[in-house]
Amino acid sequence: MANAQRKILVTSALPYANGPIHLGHLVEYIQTDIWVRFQKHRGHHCTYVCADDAHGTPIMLRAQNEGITPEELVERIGREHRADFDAFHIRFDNYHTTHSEENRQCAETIYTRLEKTGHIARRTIVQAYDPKKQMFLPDRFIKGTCPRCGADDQYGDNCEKCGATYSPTDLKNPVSALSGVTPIEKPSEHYFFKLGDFEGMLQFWLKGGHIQPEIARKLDEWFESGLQDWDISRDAPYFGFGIPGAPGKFFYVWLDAPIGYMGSFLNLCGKRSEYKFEEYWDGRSKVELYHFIGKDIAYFHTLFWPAMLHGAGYRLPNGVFCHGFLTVNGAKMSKSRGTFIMAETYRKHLNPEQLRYYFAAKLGSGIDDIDLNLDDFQARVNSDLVGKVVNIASRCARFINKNFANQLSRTCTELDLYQSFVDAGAEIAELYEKREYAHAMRAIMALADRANQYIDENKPWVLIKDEGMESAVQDICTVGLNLFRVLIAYLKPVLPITTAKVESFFNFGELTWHNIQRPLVDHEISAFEPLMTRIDPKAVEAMLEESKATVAVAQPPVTATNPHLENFPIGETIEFDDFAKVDLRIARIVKAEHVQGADKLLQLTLDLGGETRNVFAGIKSAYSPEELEGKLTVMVANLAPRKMRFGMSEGMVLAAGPGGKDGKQIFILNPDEGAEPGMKVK
RNA sequence: GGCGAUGUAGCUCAGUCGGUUAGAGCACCGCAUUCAUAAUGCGGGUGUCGCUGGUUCAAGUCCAGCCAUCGCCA
Repeated sequence: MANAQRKILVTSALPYANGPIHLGHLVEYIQTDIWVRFQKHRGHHCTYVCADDAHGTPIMLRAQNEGITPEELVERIGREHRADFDAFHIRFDNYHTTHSEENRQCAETIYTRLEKTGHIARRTIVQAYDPKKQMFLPDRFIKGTCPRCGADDQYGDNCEKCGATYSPTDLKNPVSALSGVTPIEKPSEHYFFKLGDFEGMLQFWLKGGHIQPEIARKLDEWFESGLQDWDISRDAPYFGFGIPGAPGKFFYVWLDAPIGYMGSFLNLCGKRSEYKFEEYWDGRSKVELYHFIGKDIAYFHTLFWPAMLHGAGYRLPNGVFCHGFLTVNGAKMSKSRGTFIMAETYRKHLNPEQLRYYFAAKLGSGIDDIDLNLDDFQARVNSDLVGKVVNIASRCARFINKNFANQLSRTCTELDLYQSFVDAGAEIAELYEKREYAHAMRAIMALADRANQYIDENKPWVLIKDEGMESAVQDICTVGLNLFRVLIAYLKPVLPITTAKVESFFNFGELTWHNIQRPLVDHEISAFEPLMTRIDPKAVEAMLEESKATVAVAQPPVTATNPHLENFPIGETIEFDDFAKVDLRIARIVKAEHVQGADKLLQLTLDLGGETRNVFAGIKSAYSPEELEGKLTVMVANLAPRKMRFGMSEGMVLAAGPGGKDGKQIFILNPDEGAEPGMKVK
């Protein structure tokens, strides 16, 4: 496997040019980058391309909000993305944008070929249209009342209260999230990709072991429910590519996004003559092609994308590798907890290589979510990298530097031990290849333990005090440093910067997987310098604090104005007497529990300063029972009791926000310090 | 609501085809050590394998139901 040089093309999913890179994104880029660096390290010809995903309505609207052109917006965000990737040592061979001539050319070619071979259908469909903004509204830009359960303020495609899925035209009382006006229904001709034409070919391809078993099971579901035509056109105004021969029609952003892999590669071909587009993309290509993606976009990459490629006469991917999502401290990244961490915020406070290591230590080949537990992160990095690995060099190097004028011994006195480290490389390589990084890291750390044991057994710090034992000390430290050198070679895909420092320490050029076969002896090294420091808990704290502060700024709403007033205009004026009828009281949440069989409800026991109330509150999506218990809040104390499916609810707690599953979107009210249960709110 | 994934030590995770006394790292405790960036070595306790039932000579592993967490429903 190691001998024949492979030609490989690798991609990561294209980040959307609408916002900054956060730690969730980085899981994928770090996973991919490690794999690519590993392949290069092994001597293969591996090329890593990516691009910004620049098209679509959200980008068009955000540019409008900022008073700039979409091109300017995309250019600026692209610059930010590149800076973040660079800081995390994500080394693309080419990073482009989907808003490019190369991508237009690829998209048009694919579309034209599909059109010619009869895989494009045209149908007129009726869609919601904003007469004020004069544009069709994507589902998520329409809000209204759920036709099934009657919940207000739901998005146009599904209800977050009852989970119903529907089309935006089914919504009751729909309003445009952009202008606040009621959308009208308007017909328009749309272009569809006939995915069903490719069912046989897809089934065959998917059986070829190109995707993970978990995803394959998911796909079976989709096949069972039948492959539907895919709507690939959008009407003007739209930021994207016009469809050839169809004035006023644009390619849907998700059509030209994966094509962006090709577009970026074509751009690379223009810069480097060794790359030939046909060699990589032709139907008969022998080059290996792998896509790393998040499991949320598996549908696009395992059905639409291979079908499009095949229909247009291009080659198919050898693998589509899905990974899970990132949680922080065991929960979805949360803006209020400060765990919605931008790449830029992390790198201001902490060392990017340490995050690379931690992700590597958690990543396997499956699609499970991985957790960034910040306490575990510190313990793991400090112990593994600083305490075990880097320490090996530190405890040997001083002797060589001080006592032996930087000279390593003439021979390696522990060839068997050294050879066992070299031999372990085969298994470690296999683990990297299979994307079992967590296993690989464990295997490397087991070697680090052995290296430390060796030094401990031989105690150079004792021998150095004995006259005549100098050469033994030199031998022991030479062995220790050589073992360290092998470890760093194995960690090189994960720790490129540390590796570069180690390479210069050894004065022996670049470490590769192959030039560690023989130990380094009779050689002059440089003075040792600290390679990595422990994580300062204060830096982690500071990062969380800054995340809380910056998130609001970093995530401006996409909608034209603050939507809250538009969705819920200020109500009709009331008299004081009307208000006084509502008896609001401070209440302490003494108990909060899950309700069996209820998706949204928590059962709260509220103390009103003597009297207790049982209240069901629809706040499960935003709060866990543990975090509520003990808190003070505000309740309507004189609300008529109401029988619910799960029991009697005796009042209600006050909360703001639209609800929904996407992060914390419900906020209960907290009285200021000093309030006591039972106090009247007036 | 339908479907799927996950649930193993305080934390993060392994656990192959059902097979002996359920494992690793970190944390923790004791001892040793002091070359090293508060690092290292040796030894050690730690489990209702989410719950309930079933299949089996044997279940963390297979099956059913339930609970919890997460995701998907294009």
